[in-house]
Amino acid sequence: METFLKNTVPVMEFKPFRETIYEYLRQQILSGNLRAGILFSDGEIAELFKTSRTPVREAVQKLEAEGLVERLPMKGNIVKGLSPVEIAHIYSIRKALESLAIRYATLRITPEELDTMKAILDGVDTLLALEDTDNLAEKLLQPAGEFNNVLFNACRVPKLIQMVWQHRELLDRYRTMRIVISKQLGERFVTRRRVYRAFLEKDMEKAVAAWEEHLETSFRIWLESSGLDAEKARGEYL
Amino acid sequence: METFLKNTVPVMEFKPFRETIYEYLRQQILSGNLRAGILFSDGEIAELFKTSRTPVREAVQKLEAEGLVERLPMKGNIVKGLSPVEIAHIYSIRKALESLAIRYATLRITPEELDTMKAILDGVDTLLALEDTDNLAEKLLQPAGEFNNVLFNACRVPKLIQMVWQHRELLDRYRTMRIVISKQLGERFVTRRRVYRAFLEKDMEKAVAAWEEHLETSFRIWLESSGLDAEKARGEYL
DNA sequence: AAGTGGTCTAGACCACTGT
DNA sequence: CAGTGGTCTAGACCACTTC
Repeated sequence: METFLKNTVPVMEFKPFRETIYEYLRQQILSGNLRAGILFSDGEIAELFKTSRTPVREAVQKLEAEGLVERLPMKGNIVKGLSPVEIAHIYSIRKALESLAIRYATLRITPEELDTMKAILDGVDTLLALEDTDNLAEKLLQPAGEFNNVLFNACRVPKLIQMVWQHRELLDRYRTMRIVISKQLGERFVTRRRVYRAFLEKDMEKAVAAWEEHLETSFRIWLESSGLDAEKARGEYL
Repeated sequence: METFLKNTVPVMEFKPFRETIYEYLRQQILSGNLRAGILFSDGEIAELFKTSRTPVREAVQKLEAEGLVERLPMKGNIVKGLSPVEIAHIYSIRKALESLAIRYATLRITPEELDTMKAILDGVDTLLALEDTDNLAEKLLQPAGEFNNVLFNACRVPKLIQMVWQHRELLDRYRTMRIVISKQLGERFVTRRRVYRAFLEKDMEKAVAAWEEHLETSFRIWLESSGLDAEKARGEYL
């Protein structure tokens, strides 16, 4: 019967244009390719994709809802920038959300997930032992991301996972953040090891404490890397 | 000069149809008029407003982003319901966000705002003294809302304020929540008085503690009002 | 006055549903 | 296989900006 093919071949999903456009713009912004302050119009993007403006509008509205783009009346769309004060606020919100995620994760993480974490941490150790300092930062970025993935997924609260990543993305796209990350290089995996150990011991408060210190350090380094302009944001982090 | 009128009369803002439609649907959902599980199609709403489907689509997409509506492929739009487990999760997220807001507010609330709070609390006291128990719940709803408004605004973190209200709305639309509120009648203003006093003393931890207890009580009452079906959500609240 | 942005309309087209 | 939902197109229209 000819239904065989139809049923076994993976469904060729039709991806709406707005999705493609959304992902493209989002990727451009998060990669830092489209920097904060850059203006673009719906028509411009529509032309780029050889489509009409409706799907572009919808993609941009979604980005607006996520806080990555601002729609200025009669000006166009602008890649949204964050003031130092807003960055401090986002750090605080991240602390609140990620602490909660870690509390859940302490209770719910599986032995398999703990093994994965250990594997990632050991991998990093051998990498560090090589003393091959050529773009070390780049090389550590991937295991750090994988670790975080396991970590936050372990909380088993879909809504919370989504909120956590959304707020991390708001900050990660900044050039300054890459400086912060490279300055925190070693420390980042010390923290992750502490979290891992706390998970082993099922010690919620220890895990949270490690993570909060990590965020605190990250904020402090960002503050120091950002010069006097950012000083007024110091008191905005709680 | 004829620019006088043009410059002094408030600008007659053109409100996009999608805004009107969005606000209408949102209000219908939050008021409980459109209950969870109800299906509706874009075309249906377009007809209701005598417009085309495009603005309706955009309004519905916004509601989807906020989690009030789900778009089921080839079925239509459905008013999204929350499982007991999801409700527990939202309570936890609320605790994280609202605690942070209260921490900020403790530091930043102005004497004027404290006066407003006191006025609201005193108003409630005289209301309670009357012992006029006719739909007392209804009458206390408004001052409670006003108090919360002052409270959360005092944190001065726009993003946080928006997140707090968004998550409160996710729960408030449920019928069960009204039962919870009426069962908590007296206790609600006891809590608010505690928060107010903590603000006077600039005691952050006391304010947070009061609020967290309040949320905890609210969750417990909801659990008890919701029968056996909700029991599995007990361990989901952190 | 010309140009651009923002919104909406009307309708085409295809995929999927259900009888 | 008719019906409905989901998406996109092409273009109209008006408000605002800019020259």
